Amino acid sequence: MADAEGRRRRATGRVTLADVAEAAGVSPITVSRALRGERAVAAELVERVRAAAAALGYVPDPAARALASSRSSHVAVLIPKLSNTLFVDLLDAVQHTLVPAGYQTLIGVTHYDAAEEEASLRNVLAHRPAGLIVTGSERSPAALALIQGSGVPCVRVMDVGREPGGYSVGFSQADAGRAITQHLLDTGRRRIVYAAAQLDPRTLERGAGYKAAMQEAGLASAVHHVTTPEPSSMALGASLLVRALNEAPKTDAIFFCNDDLAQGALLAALRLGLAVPRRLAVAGFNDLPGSDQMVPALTTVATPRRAIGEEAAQMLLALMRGQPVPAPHLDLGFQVVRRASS
Amino acid sequence: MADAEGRRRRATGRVTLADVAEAAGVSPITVSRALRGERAVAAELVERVRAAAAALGYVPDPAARALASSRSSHVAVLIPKLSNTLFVDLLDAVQHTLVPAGYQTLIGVTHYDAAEEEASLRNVLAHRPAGLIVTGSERSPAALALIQGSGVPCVRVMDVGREPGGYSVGFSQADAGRAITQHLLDTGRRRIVYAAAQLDPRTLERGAGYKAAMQEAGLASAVHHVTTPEPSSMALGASLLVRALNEAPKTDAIFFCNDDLAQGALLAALRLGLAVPRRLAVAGFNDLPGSDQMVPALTTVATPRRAIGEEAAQMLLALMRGQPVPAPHLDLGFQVVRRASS
DNA sequence: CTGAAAGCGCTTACAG
DNA sequence: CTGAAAGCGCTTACAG
Repeated sequence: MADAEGRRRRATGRVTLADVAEAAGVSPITVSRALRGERAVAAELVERVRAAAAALGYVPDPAARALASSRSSHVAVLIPKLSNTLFVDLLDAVQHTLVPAGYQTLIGVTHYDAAEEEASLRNVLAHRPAGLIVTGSERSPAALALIQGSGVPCVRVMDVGREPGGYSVGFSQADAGRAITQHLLDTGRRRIVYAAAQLDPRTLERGAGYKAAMQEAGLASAVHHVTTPEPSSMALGASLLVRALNEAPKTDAIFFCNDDLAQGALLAALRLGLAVPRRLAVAGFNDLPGSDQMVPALTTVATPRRAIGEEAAQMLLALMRGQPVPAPHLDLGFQVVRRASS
Repeated sequence: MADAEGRRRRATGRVTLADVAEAAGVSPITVSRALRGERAVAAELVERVRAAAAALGYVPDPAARALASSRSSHVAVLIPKLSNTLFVDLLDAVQHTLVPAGYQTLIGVTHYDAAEEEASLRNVLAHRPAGLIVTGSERSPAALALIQGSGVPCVRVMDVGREPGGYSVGFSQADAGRAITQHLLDTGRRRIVYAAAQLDPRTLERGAGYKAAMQEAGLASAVHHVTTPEPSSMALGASLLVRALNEAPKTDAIFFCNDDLAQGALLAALRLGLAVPRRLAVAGFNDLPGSDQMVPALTTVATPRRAIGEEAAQMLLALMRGQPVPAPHLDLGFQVVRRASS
């Protein structure tokens, strides 16, 4: 079959590699190599192939490519939740650097659950992704085996890693928890409570940092946790505030594991007529949207989730291209942002 | 080549249809049909095939399936932004119903930009998705042509549609804008300002609803818009509040096109010592997280974005399976949520 | 540096 | 209701 211009067309109507090859007067394999920028193609041919591809409007078929190479142009990203701004920011940054490089993101939502992570992993791995980004270091043996067995390069995000042969981009959650607690100590607070929800591993690490700072300051006896496994929310922050003050009436500062809790607590303080920071200092974590607008503005820890997403994507890009990765474990740090609430 | 159990294995190590066929003692095509639940396979064979597939841990290869059928197991979702909770909720709901049905979501972020939408469309369409979900009805002729030319079933979300042959799930943005304005009128407000950012089509429709309500109330002369094309944020809400009061000092109510603006305005009012709702009533839109926690709690319009995502996904599922869609245009409505700010 | 052959793992017509 | 043949559009070794 031939169309008006005499080109051979398939039943699907798609312009294929073969069409480009014919137009450029070379073999399909040469087109494949030229377009992928593989070495060992004469510059003049590359030029001709590119021109022919552009003229025909050729778009490579990801499915055919995936089938032939047994590696798709997908990168799977496993995150706990989409309702948490933190992970959406991360995802956005990942997409921002991966899409221009020709990759498409596959999202797996794990809901902080090992079984769901496994199911999600099986699901995305079936698509034979070229790369994988997973959140945190907690993972079931089965999930670990799935990743290893797949041979798909994997970068871990959000915390710091050290294991040889692994790749990670993040920051020390414990150090950050310690730093914000230290800030509260530095401003004269002594009876500091750590209030946390969700209780995922990173939340617990922040709590460990808090505890370490308190102990170093000789305040081990004042260490007090107010926690709940429920998902984080502003409303929950309000109730954690009340709980903290009930359990430890002399509390003079609360460090919340996430800004939404802290924002909710700040608004609750407003309703209760509780003076912040005079009576009670409040600190949050992550510097989420709105924290700078609170009354008073919320002291928090700014976390580099966008940079984490970009760096993880870059690292994965190198791994997928078989390029060396000079620093397999990246610690991007954090920043204590002092505002009026402390 | 044969492994320990005498099965034939490919170079890739994957368990294939052929392996299952051999184990079940049928032809590959029968396995294919049995597993996809296609009619015209004897019940007994289906049983045998299922058992064999389960025993071997067979996972169909999406790439091979896509190549052979020229339709992938992807559903592409085009949304304006990931930084807007609204769209993330929508996306989450879509994934929630599509993933269990065996589809994976491909995200395209358009940044409210026609050219970016086109690029995004080209990008996702190259993956030959089985279905497509797009936001809103504004679309360049080129984008429209891409969708039509692809032959991929497409459902539009967020606003209401009517066009024959099309599919949509949403609610009337204009009616919602009119309803919340009417609520403010009903509570005695007269000098009501519409404050908006981003100025995407839906924001403009809400503004049209506001204007219609004002005109019907004989308050055409009081119609006042305070707008900016900048992206919506809490900080911007604070500055729109100030602008509104500067431009129209007698303003007694402001309807913000989105809750983040309204939340920012509420906090600014707190800082400025502006009494809400006594001096000024404030209303928002979308009922975003935190609106119920504000001081005072924010009056707003609850929008059914999760339901929209689920219904759109269900509709797409029917379309992709070639099943009839009884109601191609679904209006899911909205709800005025009266709280203390009005 | 370039190409002919084979194959990736499925499904789509076409038979029977 | 079941199957043998062909093909989807690429890339991977293997030659030269």
